[in-house]
Amino acid sequence: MYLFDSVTKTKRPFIPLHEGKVSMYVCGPTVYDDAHLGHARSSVVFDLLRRVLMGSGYEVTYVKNITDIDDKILNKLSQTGQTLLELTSYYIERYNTEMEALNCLTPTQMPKATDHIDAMVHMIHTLIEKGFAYQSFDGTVYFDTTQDERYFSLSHRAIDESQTQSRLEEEHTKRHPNDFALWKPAKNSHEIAFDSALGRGRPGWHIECSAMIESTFGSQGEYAIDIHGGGADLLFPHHENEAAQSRCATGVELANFWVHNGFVTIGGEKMSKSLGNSFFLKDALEHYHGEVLRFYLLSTHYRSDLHFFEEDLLASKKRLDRLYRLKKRLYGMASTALETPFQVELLEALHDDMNTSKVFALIDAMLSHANDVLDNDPKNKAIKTQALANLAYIERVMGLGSLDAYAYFQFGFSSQEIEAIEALLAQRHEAKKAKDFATADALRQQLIERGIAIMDTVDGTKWERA
RNA sequence: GGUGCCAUCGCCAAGCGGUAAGGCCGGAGCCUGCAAAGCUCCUAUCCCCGGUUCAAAUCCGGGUGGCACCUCCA
Repeated sequence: MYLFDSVTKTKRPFIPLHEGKVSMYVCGPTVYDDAHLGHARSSVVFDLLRRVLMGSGYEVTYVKNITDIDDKILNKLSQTGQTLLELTSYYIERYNTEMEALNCLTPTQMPKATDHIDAMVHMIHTLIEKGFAYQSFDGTVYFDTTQDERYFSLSHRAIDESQTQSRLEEEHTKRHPNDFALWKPAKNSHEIAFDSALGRGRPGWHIECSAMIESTFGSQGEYAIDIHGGGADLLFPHHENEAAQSRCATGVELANFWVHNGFVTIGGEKMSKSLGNSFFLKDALEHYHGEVLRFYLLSTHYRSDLHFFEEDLLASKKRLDRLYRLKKRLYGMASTALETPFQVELLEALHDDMNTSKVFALIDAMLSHANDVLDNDPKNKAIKTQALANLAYIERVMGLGSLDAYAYFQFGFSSQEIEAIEALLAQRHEAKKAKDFATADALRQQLIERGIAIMDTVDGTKWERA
């Protein structure tokens, strides 16, 4: 597989550190608010990478951290009056539920920052001992960026002296403007803080990843882990700082591959009304099935920015619908693990730095072909078996098409509504039998107005949510 | 201001030196009581100007226009 690495800024062949195994660490959410489409994209992108690696025969350990202590969380707490655990566990649960709706596999582990304070403190001590960190007069421990000769090797940033100079004056507790906090002293006794040999306080943001990666994966060999992922906004300073801390504390580079996904932006002037003028995942999920969102988030190459337009989301929905229609067409048949050229091509496209656009083109072609053959030869067993195996493969590797085909098309309807729909359908059936097409068409019109599309087939009338 | 990314059909989007994938929308047809679904067919020379090359959307230089990071951020 070829993967783009942010350090070398090239696509290069992915070779795992340990044969047959892949270690992945992805920066997860800070749990103080609902997840938005950006979080969703990151989750989906790295879930896909994980699935591709699994599909390539690797045993993947996929770790995603939870930042459950930081300024924003403390801020929120002061507003809500909740305890730290009440707040964070609420958002962690919501996050997990929403990611599940996007068909993201549950991470192998989801370590929380507050469970690893000791490991962080330990690493900070090591950094101080090795001369890579210092404690300022106010108790803050800073990482000394001037001591790390490879600082900026990830973000490829150049230091602008004139600009850094001005900032230095404001933050006079640190020696160099690029230095960042490893440990922040508690401001008062009410603030949530942890007692440690560094004083009462809490860790800086970046140290949690370095410490948790070390305690989860160890730090031997040339790199601690195979792949470190996250949004492109984390490249600097978060990942740069993580990389610096880890290499200085352990003597081992953090990751062989640094993978970053692009942003989700709201393009154009107006936001989508039906999504409630926001792009929170929970709102999107009310109107669209999670798989539709997953499809949409994957329709643009993961490193490009994705400008959110509901119109485009709709196009993704239509494309996914087509996949489910074939699945519905094959309903009731048992799937077999048949290998097909289609699957090989699909994996090949994914091996090219996850060329999902190409994947979708391949899927469309596969669907057309299967439908075409079935149109002319409805009993063609070979094509059915093949198509079914292909759909199963898409489900496994892409995380798409996992639902019951009928359930997918009834998304968003309550059982009462479904009953009502079927009653109307029965009436229409009677009208049609009596050749009363005017009544039949009027009933159909009623259904269309309720957002339902119907289709008459040899197996009776089918309906779908439009 | 510094650094970096991008610019392909009405819209979304592949392409990574060899003569423009795919989807949405639109049009024509088959099927249908009519539809829907499905299938078939049709629609671009790649922001502009130079250059390199037998050959460029693809490489180089210069414009123009977007965007991102430099502060919390997926």
